[in-house]
Amino acid sequence: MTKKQASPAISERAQALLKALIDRYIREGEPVGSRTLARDSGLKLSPATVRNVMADLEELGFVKSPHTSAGRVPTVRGYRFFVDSLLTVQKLEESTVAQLRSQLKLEADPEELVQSASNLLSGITRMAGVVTLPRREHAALRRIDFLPLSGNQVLVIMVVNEREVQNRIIQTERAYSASELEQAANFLNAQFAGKDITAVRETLIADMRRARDDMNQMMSTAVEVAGRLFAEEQDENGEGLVLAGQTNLMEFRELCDVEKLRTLFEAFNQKRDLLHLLDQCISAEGVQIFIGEESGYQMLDECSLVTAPYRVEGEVVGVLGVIGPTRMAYERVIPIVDATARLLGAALNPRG
Amino acid sequence: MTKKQASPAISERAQALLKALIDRYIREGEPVGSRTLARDSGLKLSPATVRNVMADLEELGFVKSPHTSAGRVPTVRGYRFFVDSLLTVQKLEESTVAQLRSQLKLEADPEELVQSASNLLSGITRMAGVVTLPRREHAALRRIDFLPLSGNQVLVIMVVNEREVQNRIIQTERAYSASELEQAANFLNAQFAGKDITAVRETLIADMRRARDDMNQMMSTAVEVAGRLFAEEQDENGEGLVLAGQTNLMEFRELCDVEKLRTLFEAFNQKRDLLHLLDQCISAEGVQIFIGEESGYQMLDECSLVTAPYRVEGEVVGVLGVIGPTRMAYERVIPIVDATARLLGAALNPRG
DNA sequence: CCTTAGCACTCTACGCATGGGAGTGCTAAG
DNA sequence: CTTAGCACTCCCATGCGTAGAGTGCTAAGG
Repeated sequence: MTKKQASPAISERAQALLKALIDRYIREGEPVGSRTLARDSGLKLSPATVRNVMADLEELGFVKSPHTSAGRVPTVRGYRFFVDSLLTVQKLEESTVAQLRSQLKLEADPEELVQSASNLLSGITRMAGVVTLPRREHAALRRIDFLPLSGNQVLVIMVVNEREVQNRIIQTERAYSASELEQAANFLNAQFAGKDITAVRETLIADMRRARDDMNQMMSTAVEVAGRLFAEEQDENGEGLVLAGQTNLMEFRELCDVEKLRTLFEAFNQKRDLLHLLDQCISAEGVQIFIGEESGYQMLDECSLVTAPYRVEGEVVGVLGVIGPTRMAYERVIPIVDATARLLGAALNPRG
Repeated sequence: MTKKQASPAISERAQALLKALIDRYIREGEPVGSRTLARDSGLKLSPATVRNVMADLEELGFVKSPHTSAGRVPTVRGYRFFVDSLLTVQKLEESTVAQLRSQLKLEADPEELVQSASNLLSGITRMAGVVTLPRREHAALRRIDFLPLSGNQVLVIMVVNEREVQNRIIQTERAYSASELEQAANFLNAQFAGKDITAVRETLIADMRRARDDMNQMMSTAVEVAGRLFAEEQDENGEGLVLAGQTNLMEFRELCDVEKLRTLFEAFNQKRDLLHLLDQCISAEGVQIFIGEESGYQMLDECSLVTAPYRVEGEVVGVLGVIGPTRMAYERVIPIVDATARLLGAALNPRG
């Protein structure tokens, strides 16, 4: 009540017409005129009346005409109002749910799961799917191993959260022997196995400061090597995001301009910006929608993004969503994104 | 001498004109007419004479005109003859070599190296780069570890070739305890560390058969688990291929048709077919070129593929290349692909 | 016999005008 | 407030005419 008066004075009838217009436009993709709308809306109104209403809606910025004598198309603002207030979300068909459930096989490792979730999203919606890799703030270290390589390099293998393996090659100040590294690994495993990874990092950093002078060789090795690994762990400036079905977007009339496609696909390749955008959704409770320019990223100019965070054990660990043209069937896409988020969360649950 | 008479009777002059035509067409991208060609070729010929020669070349299938009164463009056959017999490969500029050398930093792990090689190829040629992951027939097993998961699953971590980490979750017949798995791993590490991975596989399969009846528990575990891992190792039906710069292809006039782009990008997403195609090049000695339909894959209809295998310690372990429009500057691309293959091979050398 | 000039012919691309169709805004009447 | 009527605007498909480029052919010249 306090907040929803935002849109100034838009009558029931105008809303109904706006909804009819957007529904129609989403289906057909062409500007819709007063005659069509009068027939379509169900309301018993003449085209002339509809025209009057349209003039109002245009003034308010909900619709616009591409040129003097075309019908009206929704503006971003129109879509916004539509998804916020007018939309009646469809229930998912049984077959869709079944498809989702069956394709998200429980026994896969996280990366595979995320991959198939992305495929599913793109397959079912016929648009582009996007899923961030799960990133748990509270990740339990299960095992860490070091292997010496040539040239002062060390191969670090870390198992977290029961089933995620991370490995990295790091450059060290000096060469370490296999036994030194083994000792270090044993120490870390004994000390920290099962502990939260951020806690481990903090402990190690603290130790590092404290131990400057009287540090035995083993601790020094462990701290240096593991500390560096954790440091690198932080900045995921690239991967961490699985896309699928980008080519589906080429099907849409409104995106068929090569220039648009180019910027869009370049954005997909970068991943950076997309990841940032998705990170913003991680705090939202449920499904969130960015329409066209709302995202702030102009690469998604004529696109919308429908996202939902997904949870493991109640904790939000990632975001998934669908990218498609602004003119998309929101009432169908929203429940799909929502359901997929739930199912992916469930599938990632370590209880297996 | 025995083989090169293949093309029936094509005079020196005709060859010179064909070369001039293709050079020009590659530069300008438009059908080239007799007047232009007469000026361009360096030969002192009138347009009329050139027209006569063109008629011959057209009869032989080296060129064709898009319509009655346009100039001529090369056919696939024309390109083929061009790259086989007419091409004078440019030497690489110093700056390009420097760029290649500096970007392929030696300390990276193989996956990163392959990624940056692909980026380099696409960046320098302004087309799409593609690199297969190195796959050594003779890969030394360095270490193997098993970790029990819930639900009869086992996490297998394997280090091969000093610095490549592979991990996989496998489903087992029954649950194994941590200590069982540790024993199995210890056994395998003791027995097989440093051994060639195919040899390990064969030994294990043999053992499996022989030991059916009097097999102690440990061996059984090891054989089952590791055997399954190696089995899955075989079919890389998907990944194993790193692409870069696909969007560069949108720049080219001849590919700017959305339908073409769609099939092309779908092919990129599949990766399967592309991988097969590249696998065929692995046996070639040096640079190999597929022009248009020659590849046998129609997705590369108006594209060419320039590839070269790369070696580690004398053994061919992968293929890299460039995908671009048929109308590409072969004399520039070929040495780039060649050099990149050499440098990538060198960078992958385990001597670090 | 090969080369060249000349010429008629063909095809594309472009600019321009034309007409139909769709849809609007406005006005005046119900 | 709603509606019918009407003039107006704009897009778009179509057709036409022209300019330009380039060819093939023929006949003359080396």
